[in-house]
Amino acid sequence: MAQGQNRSEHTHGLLFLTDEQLRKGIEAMFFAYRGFTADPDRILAEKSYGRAHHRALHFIQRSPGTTVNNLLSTLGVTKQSLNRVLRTLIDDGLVLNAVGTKDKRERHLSLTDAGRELEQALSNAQRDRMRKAYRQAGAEAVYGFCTVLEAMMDPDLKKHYDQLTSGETV
Amino acid sequence: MAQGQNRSEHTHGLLFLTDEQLRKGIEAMFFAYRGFTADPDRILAEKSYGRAHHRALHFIQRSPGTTVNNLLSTLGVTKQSLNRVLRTLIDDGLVLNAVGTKDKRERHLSLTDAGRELEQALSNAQRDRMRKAYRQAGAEAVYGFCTVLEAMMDPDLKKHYDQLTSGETV
DNA sequence: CTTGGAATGTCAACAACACTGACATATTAT
DNA sequence: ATAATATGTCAGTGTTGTTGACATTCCAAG
Repeated sequence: MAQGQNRSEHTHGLLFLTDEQLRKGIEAMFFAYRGFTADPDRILAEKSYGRAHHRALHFIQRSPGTTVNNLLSTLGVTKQSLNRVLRTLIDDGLVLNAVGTKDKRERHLSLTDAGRELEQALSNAQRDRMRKAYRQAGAEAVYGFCTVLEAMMDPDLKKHYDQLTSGETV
Repeated sequence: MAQGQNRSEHTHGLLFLTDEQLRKGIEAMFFAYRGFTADPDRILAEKSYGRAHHRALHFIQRSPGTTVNNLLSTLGVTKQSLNRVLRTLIDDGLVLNAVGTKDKRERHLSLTDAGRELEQALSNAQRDRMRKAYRQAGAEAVYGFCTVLEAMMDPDLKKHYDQLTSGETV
């Protein structure tokens, strides 16, 4: 059903793309992103946290011991914006803020048990939807999904993505 | 490169999905969405508009003559939130607000020439990136991309998406 | 014809989350 | 000593979302 006529349309190795097909992808991104965030958002609302808290928890869990500066460039926000979020997470005992041993200017961020618990709850909700979508779409579709998304990223952001998916500890 | 080991992994017809693969998709969505909105955002910032204005312009262009209520449920925001955005667009002469001929309670929304012009500029910027990503990823990847995104949508939102992609005039 | 409900618009208050600019404080590097 | 780095914080602002309340207009059912 989903633009099946497009599966093998090549013009001398170049894809033939109508504005209609591109617009469809744009709208798909819009509607899908809403679904993508819907489940975690419900959990966050209960605890009166927001999406920014989820993002911080996610990337701290992903790179335990990361510095504020590194998290900053991954999230792509200002330090003032991140600090507001981090402050509440630290005060609420979800995130640890440890002075660096080598460079004492740096602060190394990590999750507490409570932080891991919330991060897991949020991740599980998001993964459940992702798993269903993946299963429904099939293996080849999943491969294509990731490929297009990666091609859509800004080069600078893609570096962070690649860093996360390959080497675990930064 | 992109999780190539996953291309033909089936377990009695069911995809074998590790948490790692799911998390990769989640991060891909996060980073890709940033790229997805980056180009229009730059244009919007010049005119001191926001993403909400872009969304309104897009869906009005997509369904000319649509009512406020219909736009409301497509965008999934409150009428107060939409009204703030619509007001500026109408006042700035980008959107027309016509009282319904059949039912005079309804307002039918459409773009003026200036509105179409801005919408085109925003769309072109977004389509350029999408086109590059599509070409880079290839036809099969594009097919999979849309399939997974569609499977990720909330059923209610998917209705709006399907309505837009099939029947043009609502 | 009156009444209820639907569609719309608007006012006010508020919260989340982004921004800029400025300034303070350690700490490291030169 | 001085400059640069990493971090934190204060104050102000803007966009976009929310709730709640209220008015208007109009259609439809009794």
